[in-house]
Amino acid sequence: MPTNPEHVRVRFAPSPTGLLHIGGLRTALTNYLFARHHGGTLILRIEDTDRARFIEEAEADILHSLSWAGITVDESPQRGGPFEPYRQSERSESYARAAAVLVESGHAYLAFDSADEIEQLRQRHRSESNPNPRYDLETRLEMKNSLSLSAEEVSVRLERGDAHVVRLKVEPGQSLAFTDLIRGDVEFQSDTIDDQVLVKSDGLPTYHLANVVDDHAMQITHVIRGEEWLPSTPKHILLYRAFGWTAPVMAHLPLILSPSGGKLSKRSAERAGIPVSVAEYIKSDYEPEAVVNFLALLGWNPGSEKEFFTLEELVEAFSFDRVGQAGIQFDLDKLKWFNEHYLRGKTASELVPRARIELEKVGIQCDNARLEDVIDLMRERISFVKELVNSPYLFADPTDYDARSVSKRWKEDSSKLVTDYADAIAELPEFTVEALEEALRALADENGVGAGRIIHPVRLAVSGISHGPGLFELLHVLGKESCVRRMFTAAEVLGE
RNA sequence: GCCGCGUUCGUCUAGGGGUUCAGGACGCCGCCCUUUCACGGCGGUAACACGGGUUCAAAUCCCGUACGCGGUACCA
Repeated sequence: MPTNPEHVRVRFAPSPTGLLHIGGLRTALTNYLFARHHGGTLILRIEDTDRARFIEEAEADILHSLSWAGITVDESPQRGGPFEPYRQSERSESYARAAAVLVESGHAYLAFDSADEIEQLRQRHRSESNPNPRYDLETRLEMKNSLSLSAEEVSVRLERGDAHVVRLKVEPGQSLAFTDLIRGDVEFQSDTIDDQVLVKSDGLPTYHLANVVDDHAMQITHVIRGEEWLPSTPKHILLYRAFGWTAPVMAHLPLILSPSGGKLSKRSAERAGIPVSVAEYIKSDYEPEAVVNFLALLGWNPGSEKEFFTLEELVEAFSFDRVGQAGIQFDLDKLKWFNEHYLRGKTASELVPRARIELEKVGIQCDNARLEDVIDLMRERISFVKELVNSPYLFADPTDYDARSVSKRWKEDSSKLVTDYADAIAELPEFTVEALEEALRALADENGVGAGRIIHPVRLAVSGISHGPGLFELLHVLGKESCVRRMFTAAEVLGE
């Protein structure tokens, strides 16, 4: 068992309540980079203590998302490890034991209040100046708990099997300070925090208890998580103190904001066209390298002007010194730019399987060799692999001709020039890019017109539109028969 | 409301008291390349929230205000 305090041990601890959020992947990535940078250990712990929100498929989605991004973990429910099990639902006894210790030592107490009674407490104290009354040292004596009830009453209730929770007994006047790796010194006063529920009435622990118990048991040295956890850190500090344990070093990452400001919620993200779950990025055909690179640069900068990083390079360069503290707006354009970059860096054969999936979705047939040619033709013109299907002319004869392009490019002599060119290339001994161009320029000379006078109508004839890859490369990929056929068809359809 | 955390171009950021009338990237605009559209190259646009201090000197340090964000659950 690793007991060397110098050995970095961090954990990514998602809750299986749905598809892994892009912000969750960022947290996982940061943990990964920090662990690998220090030659440490990354643990995946599934925090499934919320039965109401539990989703069966979520764990598989988390695993799939991490592996898609190239994030490997060392200890997990699947890989096992020295601190098994790695699912909190399987560690219930240790939380129950821990809670008993706290009650025993007076750091926690039992509370029998129903949801209704708590709601009444809130209503009782709610006012303009106190919109969210707490269950805390001010109010706990008004409630039914082992602090307000007699010992007899408590044991009667317990024997009767009354539902109850365990609450943290927060003592007044304590300073709860810690040094955050990203924010520096942070201090809270115990008077401002409530008697947090540690064990729910279903017997399962809340995040706060489970998290502290497990981080200690698993010898976690650094807790790296989102800033939304910053306000609950003092509660955790209180728990570490109550147990007599040393708290891990904390690092609270700035939150990812939606472009309109505010948390990147499902709604705000969708409005901005931003995928929220990693599954959507996978489905939308993002390059994982692009997402990783982009995510790493959210709130962190390498201190140089380098912007493209492989995972290995990120591991090498990562440091908390260069993590910012302010929330970061999600910039979809920048992500797209990264995606284009990584797309261009991939070979056609690498991209073929993914392209094929997209083609199949819309029922396009195409053999591999041809598909590779198409990818080479289009790679610099698309942002995502799936955009290949937006150019159907690459796979089939155009069914119509863009009206604006026709009026701009199809002149009175186009029909003749295009068919003449079709005749010329039909005769070509070698259907090469060079020969194709030579033939066209020769034809232009013969007719005393500029090459563009033929090039544009030909493009329109074979593709139905007026923009796209270099014409001769396009013709070459399309093949002789197809080109000739398309040109004659266009001449017939568009006429004079 | 209370508690906490923030605040440099539209966005991500560099910058840690003088060498910065603030550098890079995305976006946007223009030019070049060019048969189109892209790619690429070049150039341009645009920021230290505000007010007080401290100091010879502040984007940089301190305080306050404003604004933003997070938390304020038997959710994580």
